[in-house]
Amino acid sequence: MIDLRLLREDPDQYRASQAARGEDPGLVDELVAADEARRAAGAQFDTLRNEQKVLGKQVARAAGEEKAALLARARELADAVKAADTARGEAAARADELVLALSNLVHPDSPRGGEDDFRVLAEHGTIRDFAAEGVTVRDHLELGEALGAIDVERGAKVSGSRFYFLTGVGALLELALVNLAMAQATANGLMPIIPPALVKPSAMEGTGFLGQAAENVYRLEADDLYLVGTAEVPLAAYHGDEILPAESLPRRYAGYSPCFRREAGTYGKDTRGIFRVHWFDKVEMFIFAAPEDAEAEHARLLAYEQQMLDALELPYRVIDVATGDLGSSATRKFDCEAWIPSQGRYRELTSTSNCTTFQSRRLRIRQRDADGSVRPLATLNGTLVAVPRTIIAILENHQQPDGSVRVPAALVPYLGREVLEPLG
RNA sequence: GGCGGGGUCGCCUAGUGGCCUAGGGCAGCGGUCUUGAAAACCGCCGUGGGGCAACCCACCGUGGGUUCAAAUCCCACCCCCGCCGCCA
Repeated sequence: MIDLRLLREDPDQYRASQAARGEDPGLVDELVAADEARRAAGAQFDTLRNEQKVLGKQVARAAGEEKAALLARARELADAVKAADTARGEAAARADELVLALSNLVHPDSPRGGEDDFRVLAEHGTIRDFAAEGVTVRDHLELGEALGAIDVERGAKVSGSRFYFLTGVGALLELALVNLAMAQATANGLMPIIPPALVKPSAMEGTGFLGQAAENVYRLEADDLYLVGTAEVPLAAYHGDEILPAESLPRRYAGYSPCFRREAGTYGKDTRGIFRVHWFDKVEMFIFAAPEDAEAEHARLLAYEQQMLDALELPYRVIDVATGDLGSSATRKFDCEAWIPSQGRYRELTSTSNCTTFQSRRLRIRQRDADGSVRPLATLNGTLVAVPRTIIAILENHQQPDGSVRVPAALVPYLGREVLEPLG
């Protein structure tokens, strides 16, 4: 939810922001009008209600004919109050609807434009020259099947397309990655959390996933619960309706959870293997911080993501995502894209967003400053490890001529082996 | 799932239709006193909205309803605690 005060002061920057996202700037004007209408309806109600209270006390004290007369007036007033209350409710609902529909302000440094207008910030690691090595590049599915690590056929048989089984070293690989990630997170001072993967509608709404992303969310009709698409949802909602002492900030968490995504509208896209799936496990970092610290915390999350990719010895680049591709909550987003040899291009592995106060307003999470005052705080999230895509990157980048896969040194203690060998 | 108890401004608690403008205690903050501390005493002490301000309005788990008037009465739901049943 955007800052209404800021919008009243300067609607132009919201119009510009909407335009930069490729969204409707006209929403801003509708909201300004609805906000004014709400204020007027509220004032009208307040006046009548006050009158009613005063009259009520007179009724309580009066008797006989005087009381009868006052009661007659009170009855009329009650109708007026009821009508004003209804009007106020309708005006508020309209304004609330619009304020929730507006996306966060975009960061001034975010590149303007759509999905392809990102800015490359850095490239790390070395892309192997497989041809020079005399290695025929196998893709992750071919490698994974040979290793007995990935089974998408049975995934489809049991659950449908875009489902998979991790088997043998594949299963161990997930556990090793998660353990490495959690160890790194803990060493960096983040609190490990295993959150619920089913949440109430309020948690989903609060994190902005029931807006433009609603199509990708699984809903359990019978219980009115949602399957989360990321641990960001329960982690953000963790402090919902709370007021956190400023001195307890920043609070940094790392949550390990399954993630469920309907992937509506992606038919025919990334259909091979486990790149785009309906369910996967992920370790997500989440930070509650003072708004003035948000950018520094964002840089911190990006650094943690890079630390992980460096540890896995993956070649990757960091991009500054363009305004049209930010989602509704983020003011700025950095993606780390790993090189995928079989595709000959970089693909998103991790992503970190600065949501400023957008989520905390919706979830009513605030900080109490030293002077006792209360204000919204900033929330930030970042992927530490998304299991299937990380497995893809490891298998493909560390494959060897005989179809075996070298295990990056940082992962060896968690996996208990240095090489993954194809089954006979 | 069944039965019972409960949800009040950080915590505890009073309040069963109208001086409730939600009272009291604890904790916290400021002050008086003190060499210092404690005690005592005095003051402040929820969130949101509106207003330059005095002040006004909303919120007593949530949503409806009854009434001139609801923390209080009625209905539904949610959550917590206990016991029973069922399942892990």
